[in-house]
Amino acid sequence: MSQAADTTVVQADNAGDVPPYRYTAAMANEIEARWQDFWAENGTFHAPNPTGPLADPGHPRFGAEKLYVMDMFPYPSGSGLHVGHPLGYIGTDSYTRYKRMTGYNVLHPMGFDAFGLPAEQYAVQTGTHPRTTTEANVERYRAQLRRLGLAYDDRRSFSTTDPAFYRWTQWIFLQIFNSWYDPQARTARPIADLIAQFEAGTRQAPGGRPWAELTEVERRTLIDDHRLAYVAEAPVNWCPGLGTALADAEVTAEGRSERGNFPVFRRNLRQWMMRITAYGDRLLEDLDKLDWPDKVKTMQRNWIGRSVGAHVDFPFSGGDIRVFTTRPDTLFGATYMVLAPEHTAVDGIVPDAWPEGTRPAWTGGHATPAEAVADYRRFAAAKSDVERQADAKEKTGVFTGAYATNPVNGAQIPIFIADYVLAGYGTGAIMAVPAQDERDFEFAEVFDLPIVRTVQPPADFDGKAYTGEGPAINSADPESGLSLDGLGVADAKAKIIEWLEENGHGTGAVTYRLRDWLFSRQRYWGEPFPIVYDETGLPVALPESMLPVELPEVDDFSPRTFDPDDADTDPETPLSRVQEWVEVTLDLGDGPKKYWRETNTMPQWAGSSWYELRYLDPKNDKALVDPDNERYWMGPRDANDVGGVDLYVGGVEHAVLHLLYARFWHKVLFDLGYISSAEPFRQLFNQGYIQAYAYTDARGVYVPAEEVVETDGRYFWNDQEVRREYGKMGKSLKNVVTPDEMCEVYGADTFRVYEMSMGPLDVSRPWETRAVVGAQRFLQRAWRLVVDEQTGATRVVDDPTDAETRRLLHRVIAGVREDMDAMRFNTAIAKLIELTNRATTVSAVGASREVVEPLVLMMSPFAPHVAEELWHRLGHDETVAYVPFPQADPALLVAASVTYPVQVNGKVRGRIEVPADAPEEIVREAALAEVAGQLADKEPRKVIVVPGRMVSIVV
RNA sequence: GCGGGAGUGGCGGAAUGGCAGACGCGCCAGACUUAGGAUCUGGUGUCUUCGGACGUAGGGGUUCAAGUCCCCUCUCCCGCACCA
Repeated sequence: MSQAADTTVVQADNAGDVPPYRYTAAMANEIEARWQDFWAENGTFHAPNPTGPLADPGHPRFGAEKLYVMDMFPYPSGSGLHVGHPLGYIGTDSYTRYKRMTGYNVLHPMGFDAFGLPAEQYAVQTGTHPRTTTEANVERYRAQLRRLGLAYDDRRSFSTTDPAFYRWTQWIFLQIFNSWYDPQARTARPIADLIAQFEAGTRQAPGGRPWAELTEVERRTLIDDHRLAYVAEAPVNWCPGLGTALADAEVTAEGRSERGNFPVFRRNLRQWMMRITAYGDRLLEDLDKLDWPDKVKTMQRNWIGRSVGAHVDFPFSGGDIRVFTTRPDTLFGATYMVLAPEHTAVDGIVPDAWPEGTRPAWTGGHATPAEAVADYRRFAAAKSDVERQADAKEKTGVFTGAYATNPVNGAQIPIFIADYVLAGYGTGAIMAVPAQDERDFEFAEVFDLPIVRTVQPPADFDGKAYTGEGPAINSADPESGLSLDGLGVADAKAKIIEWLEENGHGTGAVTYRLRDWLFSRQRYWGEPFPIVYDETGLPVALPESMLPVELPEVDDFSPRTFDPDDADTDPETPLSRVQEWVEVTLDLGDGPKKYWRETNTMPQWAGSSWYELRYLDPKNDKALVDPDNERYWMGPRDANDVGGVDLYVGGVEHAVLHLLYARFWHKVLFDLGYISSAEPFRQLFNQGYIQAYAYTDARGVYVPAEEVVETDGRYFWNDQEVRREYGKMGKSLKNVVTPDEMCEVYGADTFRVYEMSMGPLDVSRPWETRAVVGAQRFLQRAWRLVVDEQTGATRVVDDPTDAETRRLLHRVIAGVREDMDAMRFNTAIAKLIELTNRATTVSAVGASREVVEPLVLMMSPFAPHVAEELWHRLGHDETVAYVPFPQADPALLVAASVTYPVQVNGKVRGRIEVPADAPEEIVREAALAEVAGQLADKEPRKVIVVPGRMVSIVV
């Protein structure tokens, strides 16, 4: 047998003798367009605000309990949506439609993350302005989403590229720029407070010079160094061949650009940074208060990477080398030191010649330390990240020729450089304690370095490095009297830190893996910074009145490119070439002066870092959001609540960056008093992905998936066998199925029901076009309950339904409510199908209104168009959107009689039917009588009656 | 390597410790049909001597009762990956 394989789109309707009023795709399309118009014309899904232009005291939900549900907004790509994209949108749409019917004032908006690279690249290639491309793509997305019947409040939609939107992105940047973080108060504060502290002398400038003696430039530099947004030299992936810095993700493992395959150089460039590290602790702590998947919380915790330990200074002939360690308690076991090859101190410590008695194995075979170091640095720099990982087990390094002093016991310990120490973490230098650290142990084995245990391992410990708990040993210095011996790890840490601090050798310290956020890009299609530079070269914030700083028109959207191998080049941004825009004369308080605009633009993350706030008050041109509106939609519910969006749905791929940046900005705005919620997203839900099969021929070339035919478990395309693989849906894989095709062939409601019924929302699953027909059959049966397929007449009857169907109805109502509240849409739909099938079988002439009306209402979150149509045909004039969701009659949830399975020794041996209210004794007797034959002469040892469930007899 | 999650029919998936496989696809049979890739009805875990036996990755345990709880093993997926 042959059948069309999974992604084949077949024509579901047949031209033949289809009854004229059947619920076909054509019928669905007509109904859907009509109700979409109705909703748009009537503003059905407008959500009223407490105040401002979107307030509406006449709205049925004005002042009702609120629910704010948000989807991660899409980047409107040129290829449009495929069937996987709207999965989450349909989920939140179904959920919010349900919640609206249960009385909530629901806010469910949608916007577009419209700045981004693809439009710019397209612009570079074709000369089409990115705005043109972006707007066309947004329009296409809007049309696709509208066709799915998604109930957004269209007044609240925006693109991050709208000047009216990015005006506020720039405004937030100014707030951040004009703030500093006060670690004592654990809050962001206006930069004016800091200036006041310096002026008053309550805060000292570094070096102790009085504020009054500092020059204007010195003052500004000092202040700028405290700002939450600041300019700094930062290492970036500089790609001269492309003329731009690249994100890590855009660089291949071989250290070349993904696009163009040009060399990429790690280089320090002046960049805008965001001081997100100041918020490390709070970003970490507040995770505990969020209703987020543990997986995402764990990823953020790892990303922040907080470690507690100490900074310790190791003196050498030319000064100190500072290390960070989480195990200061093992200081007596530090038998050597390692610096990262790139560590800036290396050059200063290398002596002219190898010290007396240097082991040959330590020199790498070089005549002088300088040669050995230079050679090892070349070796380390040449390694790609992938090679580094692969080589992680084999430790390499070289002796620098220098020794440092272990401050606790005065021991002279050799200093190595090795690539297992990373320049970017901690201080880029470590004290090596081979007895208590696996990596150090491996290195010590290779270079034959001493290993001194300072924690007593258990008697049965046969390993190498011991990283567990135990009493300190070998940790005393008779000269200074310092001894940790006998102390547990925690106590030893506390004692040694105290000693280090008292003796000036170090201090307790906390470090983070989290780095400050590189915030500038050498691109055109992004938000311009609201920053100019004056003659000093220092940045000056533009006043709020000059916002938005709009993107100027340019002739060429691409940055200047260079010789791909010339690392010593500097980026030239597209905006820097618009001289008449860059050079401006402004009056910023000192009279008209010449200034130069910042020509970098913001990264794509900027708009998405705060958009949840703008939906609340999108028309407000006085503030980014009115406090009353923010408090109503996002404010904390009680003293322990951090507030935020009630439900945020999106893919787990944004687990770290987007969600961390958004939390950071939100906290700054919270600290500065603009909003009442301390977190942007109270609850996070990661939807699964819709995946698809793709097929390759013998050459490994993808063939159109929809033309592949399955025969007996093998796959063929044009009679040649092809290989099946499973993964993403994508143009290049030739396996894309679009929602538009689904709407055309089945209708939007069928598509929605199918996507919601195919499994729990958080589980990824394969797309199977073949299976969509199941959802269509369900809707057709439901339709047939109301509409006569031959005449189009409404055939529902007013007689009450039978008792059994009624009980089913109420069980379904109760079950669907439970499922909807828990977002178990697949099981809710299963129950609706069951009810529909039951109603179909018991209603030869016409289904009872008693059953059909609640069914239609319960269907409406999933299949809103056909539900509206049926509701209308049932004689109602209003939209179903605000009709109360059916409620179960508790009296009907208990059956009149109960069938108990009777188990004997765990096996079902019979069934009894007893009245639901039968006392346990009656159930027991009936059960024993039922299985009397099985029991024969054996005496039951135990009889367990689980009320309403079953009887279990043990013999 | 470390951390987390998951393994249930041919497929997607259901099952507060209480009758495993709801619901859907597919498949089989029937009805209506010139026709069926439409629709409707019924059936569909495996084996079976037709009594029943077996069955939730594999093995062990707790329990009257285990897909569910505990221990071990295997496989797959995800995250992190020399973070001091």
